[in-house]
Amino acid sequence: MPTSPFINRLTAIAPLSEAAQTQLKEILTRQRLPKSTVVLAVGEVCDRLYFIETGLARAFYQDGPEEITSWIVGEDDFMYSAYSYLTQQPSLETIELLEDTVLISATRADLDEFYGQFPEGNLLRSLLTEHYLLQYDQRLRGLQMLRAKERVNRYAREHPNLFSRIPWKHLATYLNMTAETMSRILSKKM
Amino acid sequence: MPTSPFINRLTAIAPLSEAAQTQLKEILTRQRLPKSTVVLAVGEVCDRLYFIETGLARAFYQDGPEEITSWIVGEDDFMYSAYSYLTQQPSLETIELLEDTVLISATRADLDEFYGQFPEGNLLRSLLTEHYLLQYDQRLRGLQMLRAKERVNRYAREHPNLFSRIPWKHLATYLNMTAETMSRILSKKM
DNA sequence: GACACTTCTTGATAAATGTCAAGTACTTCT
DNA sequence: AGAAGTACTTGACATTTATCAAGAAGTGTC
Repeated sequence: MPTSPFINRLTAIAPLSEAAQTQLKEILTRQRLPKSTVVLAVGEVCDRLYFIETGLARAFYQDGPEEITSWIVGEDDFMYSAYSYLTQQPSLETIELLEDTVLISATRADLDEFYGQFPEGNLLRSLLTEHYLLQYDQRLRGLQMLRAKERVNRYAREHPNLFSRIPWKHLATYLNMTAETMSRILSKKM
Repeated sequence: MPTSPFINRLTAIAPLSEAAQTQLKEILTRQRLPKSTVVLAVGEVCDRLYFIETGLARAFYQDGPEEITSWIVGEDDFMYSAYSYLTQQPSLETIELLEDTVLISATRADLDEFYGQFPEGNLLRSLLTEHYLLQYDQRLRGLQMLRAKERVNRYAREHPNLFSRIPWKHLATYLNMTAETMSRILSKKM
């Protein structure tokens, strides 16, 4: 039986025993979903941890008529609405797919049970959260220390693969600027 | 024997058995330190988790001649340099005390051992990271969705206790604006 | 292939915020 | 108390970035 990419990625974060891997496989769901699918809507509770096998997704807040992208995730990475998943409160953000995507997911209930069942499970839970935390930390530092142009350049440098696939208007709000500003930066007029 | 405020706060996050509490007490250090003490310097590895019993602390990045405050913590809360603590790489930020402070801390090595030793330890580790993550999440949302004035007003509303004690020039950079902008907002000239 | 729709570009202008500079009020230190 | 440093205020001006508007280019659909 082939190992799931989800599990491969997890074992790169924390080693998992054979028994744990087998158990984990039981609780995973794999779906092929088309572009524009809304995976999580505002008001729903995020009760799943998602993993993108192939494809692209983003989370965004609706701010009046504006959509403000809060998170972007490509293949081989995890995604959830942190606030809603961790607190089990209704989500303030929407998660939608930006490409046809193969999504692997597990419910929070199943994962919590799994975490408690294996000693390495709890460690995994911690490491996953820490993985997310480090991304927030870096992102916040970027917003505090860099100008719009530098934020764009850094993103392009660090995520060359995603950069070309994300509609710029979404990347713009993710990097805390308007689509017009981003367009001017990229056409070297700023 | 009186319970440490550190442990009180932890048990509010995750229940700890008597045995775990006793063990935890063994690894805690309590220090009374004067204002302006540098708790963690740039280049050092953050190998302790801190807890502020009384007092006030901040973390900041040096950006040329500018200091950019990245985190502010008052009594009854935890603090570390997330990047350095989690990756054990040299810290890019400084942690300093803004008031005379009673600091409780434990080394990462001792904590990791503690986490592994008790089933609730690992859960605690996760919950602590999640606690931090939720703060990052909220802060990032504030930066993305609010204007300078609204960020100040929200901070004043949500942290009335800290607000009056933090030198405004530090709070300003924490909220991603200059000291002058903050001054004008607070004197109602904006 | 033509239509509709969305994304991107570009320009003119405005608003928010930053920079520089000078002065005042507070603290802290001795 | 006086000196020295630090925090805050205020004004004039600069810069960055946003807003509004219109059009061009690209994409998906039937």
